[in-house]
This record gives sequence, C-alpha cells and structure tokens, in this order.
Amino acid sequence: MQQGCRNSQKCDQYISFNDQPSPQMVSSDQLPKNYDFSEVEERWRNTWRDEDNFFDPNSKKPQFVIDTPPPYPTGNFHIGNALNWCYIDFFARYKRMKGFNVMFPQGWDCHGLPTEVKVEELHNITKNDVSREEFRKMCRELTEKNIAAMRITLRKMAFSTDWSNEYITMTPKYYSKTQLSFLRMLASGYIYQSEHPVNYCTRCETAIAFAEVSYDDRETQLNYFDFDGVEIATTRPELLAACVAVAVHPGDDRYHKLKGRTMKVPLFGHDVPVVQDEAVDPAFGSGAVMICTFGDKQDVHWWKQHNLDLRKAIDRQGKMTAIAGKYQGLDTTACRKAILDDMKAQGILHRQEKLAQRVGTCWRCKTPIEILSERQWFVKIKPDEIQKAAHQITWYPEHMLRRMENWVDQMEWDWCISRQRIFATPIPVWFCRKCGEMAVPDEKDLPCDPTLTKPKHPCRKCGSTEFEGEVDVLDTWMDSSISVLNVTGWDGNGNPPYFPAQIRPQGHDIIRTWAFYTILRSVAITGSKPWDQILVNGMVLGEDGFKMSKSRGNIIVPEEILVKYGADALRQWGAMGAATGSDIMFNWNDVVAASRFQTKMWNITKFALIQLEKGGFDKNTEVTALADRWLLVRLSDTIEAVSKAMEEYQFDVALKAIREFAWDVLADNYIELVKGRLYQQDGSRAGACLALHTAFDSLCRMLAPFIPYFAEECYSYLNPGQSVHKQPWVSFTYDDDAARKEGNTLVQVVAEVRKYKHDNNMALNAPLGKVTIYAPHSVNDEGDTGRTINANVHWRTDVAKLDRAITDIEFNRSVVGKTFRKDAQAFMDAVKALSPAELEKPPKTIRINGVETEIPADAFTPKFSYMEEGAKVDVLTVGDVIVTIAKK
RNA sequence: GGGCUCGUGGUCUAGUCGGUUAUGACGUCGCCCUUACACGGCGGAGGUCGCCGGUUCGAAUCCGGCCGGGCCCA
Repeated sequence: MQQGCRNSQKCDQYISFNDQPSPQMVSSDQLPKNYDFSEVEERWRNTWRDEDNFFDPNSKKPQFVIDTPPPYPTGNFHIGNALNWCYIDFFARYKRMKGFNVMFPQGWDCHGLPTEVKVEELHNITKNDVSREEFRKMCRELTEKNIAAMRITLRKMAFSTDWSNEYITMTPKYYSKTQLSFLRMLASGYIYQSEHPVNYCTRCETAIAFAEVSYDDRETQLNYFDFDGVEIATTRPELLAACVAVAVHPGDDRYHKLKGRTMKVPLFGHDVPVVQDEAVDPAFGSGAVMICTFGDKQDVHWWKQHNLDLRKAIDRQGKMTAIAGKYQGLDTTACRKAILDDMKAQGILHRQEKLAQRVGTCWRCKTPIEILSERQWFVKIKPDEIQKAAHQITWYPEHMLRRMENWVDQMEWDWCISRQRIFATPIPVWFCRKCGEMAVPDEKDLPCDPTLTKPKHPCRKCGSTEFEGEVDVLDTWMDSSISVLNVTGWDGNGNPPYFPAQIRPQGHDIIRTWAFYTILRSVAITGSKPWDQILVNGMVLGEDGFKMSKSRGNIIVPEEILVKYGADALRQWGAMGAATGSDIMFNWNDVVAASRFQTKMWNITKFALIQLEKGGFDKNTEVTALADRWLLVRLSDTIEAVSKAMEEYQFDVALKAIREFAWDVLADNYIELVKGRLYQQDGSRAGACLALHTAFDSLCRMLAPFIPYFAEECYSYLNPGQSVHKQPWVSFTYDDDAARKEGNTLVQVVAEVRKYKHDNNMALNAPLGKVTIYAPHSVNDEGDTGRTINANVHWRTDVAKLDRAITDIEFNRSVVGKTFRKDAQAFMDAVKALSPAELEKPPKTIRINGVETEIPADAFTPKFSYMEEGAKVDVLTVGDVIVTIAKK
C-alpha cells in the first residue's frame, strides 16, 4: 500500500501555479452569509479593465482569432445571441488561460431592410419622402442608438470582448473594405452584371438571393382551361400574357400531333411554339404546361434550354405591365381574378381543383416572391472551390458540414448581390452616359458613393465626362462575409497578417448564408479557407419546445434572467442546456439549478476560508491520509476530463464534471470525511488543508471561463489583489490509482453505514459501538472514518471470522395459512424444530402430526445473526470489504 | 419526396464503435436544523430506453423496416 504522494515531481506543479498562497487571505467573517449576485457582478464589472482583453499585435503567444458574428443592431440582444456569445466567451477565456493571444472582436452588421422599415415607422415617412442621404442619416442614428443599448447587455453578461477590435459595417472605415473587395472581385471576374431572372420581392422592391427565399405551404387553385384546343392546367393564369411556349413530354402520345406546331394564346392572341421536354410530368394536370417568363424556377430552366422569348408581364411593384393589355396596372391577385372571369365568360375555363403548393416568399416580409428578369450584379459561384475549402475546415459538430455540402450541391444560379434599397454599401461604379462604359474609382478613393460623386477620369472608351452613378446597393451579406478579412487585418495589400482565423462560431440557421458567403469570398480574395474551425450552435427554443416567437408568447429575454438570477446563472444555463450544436430549450429549472450550485460553491468557499485561516496550510506538506490523496486524485481526473471537453467545445460535459467534483466529491464526501480532522488542532490537519486549498484553487480556475464574476469573487478571498482571469489554466496532475480505488471504497463504506443508521431509525450522527472494517490493504485514514460515522473504527487486513447463526424464522403467513389451514401452527412448530443445518438447506418434506407433508415454496425464510469474537454484530459488505458493527 | 437530426421514469437529460442491478437534474415522498450550507444533508418511490423484426451467449447501444418530432432543401 502506497503512502503519500508517489509522484512528487507532478506534485510540484501545484507549487508552480501558486506563488503567494494563503498568508494574506481575507478573514472569513468578512464573507457575507449569502451570495448577492447583483452586488458582486456590478462590483467586478466596474473593476475589470477592457485592456486586459485586447488582442496584442506584438505578442509572442500563439494567436487565437475568433471571427465572431456581427449581430444586427435591433437594440435587443436576444437569447439566441446570448447562447452563441456564451460559447464564444467560454473558449475565449479558456484559450487566454491556456496562453493564447486571443482576439474576441465585436462587430455590428448594420445595413439592411429592417432598419429602413423601422426608420419609416419612427419618422412616419416613406423612404421616398426624403433624400437618400437624409434617409441614410436617420438609419445611422437609429443604429448607433441600438448598438449602445446592446453593448450594455454584452457587458452585463461579462463577455470578455476585445473592444479595441470593434467594427461597425456602416462606418466608412468598414464599408470601404466592402467596396475594395467588390472592386477586386470585379477585376478578377468573380463579379459581373447581367440581365438574368432573379428572385424579387415586390413589397421590398428589391432583388433577393436564393438564401433569402423561404418557403410557405399554401393552398391554391389549379385551373384547367382550353388553350387553342388543348387543355392546360395552371396555377398562375395571370401570367398568360407572359406565356412564351407550351411544353409536353416527348413520349406523351396524346400530344404527338402538336409537334412542330405553334399555338395561339387565349385572351391575348400571340403565337407560341410547342416544345418537348423530359421534365414535363405527363401525370400532372393535363400533361401539357404553359411556360411563362417567369412563374417559377422550372420556367427559367425551360426558357434557357429552349431559347424562348422573354415577355415581362409583372413589374417591380408587382403590377401588370403593358403587354397585359387591358389588365395593365392590376396587381397579380386582381389580374388573376379578372382573367379567370374572362375565361369563364368565353366558356374556356373547364374546371378548377384545389392544390397544395409551396411558394417561395421573402424571408423578411413573407410576401410571395416573383421571378423577374432584371439587370443585376452577381457573384460567380464555383462549387468545387467552396467544397474544397469547406472540407479543409474542422466542423463542430461534424455533421453540420453536410448542410454546407447539400447547399453548395444544389446551387443553380449565381449569387445576386445588388439590391434596390438605400441603407447599404453603395456599389462603387459609374456608367458613361454616352457609351455606357463602366467606370470604377481608384482604390485609394474608397469609400465612394457614386450617386454623390463623379469619377476622376474621363470615360476610357469615349472620353466623355458625363456619368451616371449606380443606384443599386450591395446585399448586406457582402458586408458581413468579409468579417474574417476585416478582423485578420486585410487592407488589400497581400494576405491579411492574422489570416486565417482560428474559429468561426455561428448558428446553423445561417450556414447557407454567412458561412457559405464567407468561404466563397475568402477563397475568391485570398485563395484559402477563412478559418481552421467552425463551431455551430443550435437555436434556442421556448419552454414549450417551439421556436420563440411573438405569436406564441414564449419569448424569454436575457435581461429578465439577468435581473432574477444574474449573468453567471444564465451562462451556466448556456453551458449545460445541451451539447454544442443541438437546439436547446429554454428552461428556468436549469437557471435555478445553476443558482443553487453557486450557493453551494459559496458555502464551500466559506468553509475553505474558515479552515485555511486557522493556519496549518503548507504547500510542501506530504499528503498521506487516504481521504486527502483520494481528493487529489479525483481532482486530477476532473481536470483531465474538463480540459479535454474544453478542447472539443463540449461545455456541457466540462461544466457537469466541475459541478460533480465540487458538489459530490468535495462537499458531500471529502469535507464530510475530514471536517472532524480539520476541527482538531494537531498536525494531521496539514494534509487536509493542502488538499482543500488545491481543490478550491483549481475549481476557481476551471469555473473562471463559465462564471467569471463568481469565480473572481471566490478566488479574491484566498488571493487578495489577484484575478483568477489572469491565472493559467489548471495543470495539476496527481497519479495514485490505489487512492482512487480505496478512497471510492471508503466513501461507499461511509454511505453504507449511513444507510444502516437510516434503516435502523438512528440519527446520522448517532454513536455506534465498535466498527471493524476488513479491507484487503491497510489504510491510513487519520481517524476520518471514525469521526465521520461517530464510531470506534478498527481497520483490519485479516479475514473476518464470523459465525452465522439462525436467530429466527420468518413465515410467509399467506402461503402457510392457505396451505395448512388449521395445521398451520403445527407446521410452524415443526419447522422451528429443524436443526440449523436443515433450516439453511430445507428438506422437501416435513412430518406434521405424524404425516409426511410437502413444504411449499416460499413458506419461510430463516433470519441470521452474526457473531464476531463472541459478540453479536451486524454485517455490511462493500465489494471485497466487510464491515462489522457491534450491536449494543 | 430527398438530406440531416432526434425519440430514455411526471418533465428535461447522460450513456449509443454491444457486456454486470440505465446517469444526473427538477418534481415527488420519508427522515434529519450534526459549529460551510434547510437556497442544505441522507434515504425511498417512479423507466416495456418510440414500435416491430434481425444479428449475438448478450442490444438503450449494431442492422433492417415502421411510427412520431425538429431542422434544411426540393
């Protein structure tokens, strides 16, 4: 049996992380009885300095640059943001403790429609009522106000933001980079303009990208009507004016005669060709479809494939155009009704059926999108390039990579980046009024608003100085998809100094947008992947398991939790709720449990302080008692498990392990075992003080990334003037297999004795007589066991010599009574008369009143008593350990 | 319709490259105010691990099918 720490070399590490231990601790009577989170959190918030979190460009430490998500400045930091930021802060703090030069920037993704709508609402105007510049100013002012409000929440949450690396996409400093990236991609051929069908929201009056289209299930009518002698089914009769062909399946015998013909469009009278295409489903409707420009994506396909005419029947406002003849100016719904009415009047509408269909809608306003052909700007999508980079990135959790693969695989059109809005980064381009040639600004003249300025050089083609500035602006994803280039220091001169970033944390809802666009643009501009790793977080669902929404009334805002339970409790909820990447239900229970853990830890802190201030703590103490060694080895196990989990971003696993160690191992078992020894004044305290101090110090460090306020508060009592956030991550290791095994047994023995007392209606502190523990090895417990169970404990390594005797027989009266009726008593007497050997192994039959009678099953059970050295004892067993308790 | 993901006591959840009585939290019931903590401690009750079939000495775990939820996309 090994005594003491058998690995003195590793034990030395304890010393290395604690230069100035206990002498200047705060006195325990200065600790408040209860932990007041609001007082503590505010105090530390006012004490900590922003500079401590700054990325140091001159540092020799390895860099850890985080490409944090720039939230949309709505003014409210919502709980989904909070979860995401919790994850970021956990590993940002962890990496700092591990010796990395961490950059935890804070961006703000300002541009976009929601702010425009809000400004119109607040000022009771529409965007056309004031100048573009005036409108932008209003948007900027609102955004600044919102950012200020959100910064406050970020600080309350104790996020260790690097405020020296804050960026705001609407500032000239930032959007000149957006424009620079535009010019570079224009020059390298990634960006082009073209007239091409695009998704268009007629309410927002702007083009949108596929990533911004969501889908709604609706019910519509399928209308069967006579189309120049052929029955055709359509859900969109209002597009009849835009009909450019009729398509049938080449193998459809019904329509062989149509081959090569042209047909006359009803109501409008123009002639259209009949085309054959495999993609026509002969089973749908009548098997003949009309192709319009454009009813859906399939129409675009056919239109390209068969080189058809372009007939624009719907304009940017969603109104019918001149080619719609008498229907011009109607919106699509009114036009549909009018055309159906006219079809009925002409008797060509055969019948109508209900049809469930999925329509594409604008993800912001839910208006069904139209596909319009417009001159727009596009970014070329090169799927292979993106797939390659995506596969060079480590995905957490790994399966989120599938989302990216699937999205890239089914991209059909290029990314439409032009928007017909105002509050956004201007597209830095002019067109010559005379010849139409494009002109771009010099890079040094960025940022540039072409609607307010003129090019410095005449037209390179015709020499004219008359230019028209591009009024379209850029998709906001053009701003945010260079966040990584911005934070890694890109300025257009070569590769950015800190590129690629180490990690991108983000939600799975924006894999197809932010992650996709960022990879695309990093590859286009630098030729390589933007980050080493990507950590994808889940969505926060309401307590009812549904997505939080106003209509369900299940929204929980972080501020509410901060007021009731504080930032640390909210942060624990974030860590514990679910595995990283899974959706997580909000749950007040978890917040309450988190708060209780802090109460428990607070009491542990008080206990530790009370014991350590009595003196007796010496870091050079040799640890010999089993309980002390057990605590250290369990601590070492915990540190190893927690460190491993942190490296893999498994915060739930990490925090669970910390909590279990603190509550179960340290508080409920270790402290209960050694408190008696600590109350004494002899030298046996020293080992316990060292173990307690080591465990407490390590707990503070491991908790620091999760609950920074609480960890700092606890740590400050034992180490006044020092911040736990400037300490290195715990590296303590302690190797002692015997202590782990024997200590676990010891804990189980104590638990069994407690249960024994409970079963015997004894108080847990009731005294027992002599207790003998027969263990295979000798144990030095320094009297801990005896004091804990309040008994005179003897440890022995020999084999217990116990005599078993049957003291009583318990009869199963329902069996005995039913079987023997009036002979029951005689049966029981006969059983009692059996010899002890017969009782242990009962015969099949027994003689009752002179008759040999069968003994029924389960009729009786013998009760045993044990004798040890002539005295009656009770016996407990824990594995190969036998415990005897002398009966009084 | 396709892809991904999940289905474990009342609720939430751990465990899932097969192996002894399935983890913990909340709730619930009983006992206990023992000089850190009653915002606590100790103990108990409560589960056909979605359903069916297969592989195996052995399946919550592997395979197949089905049912149901969620997300992404047609």
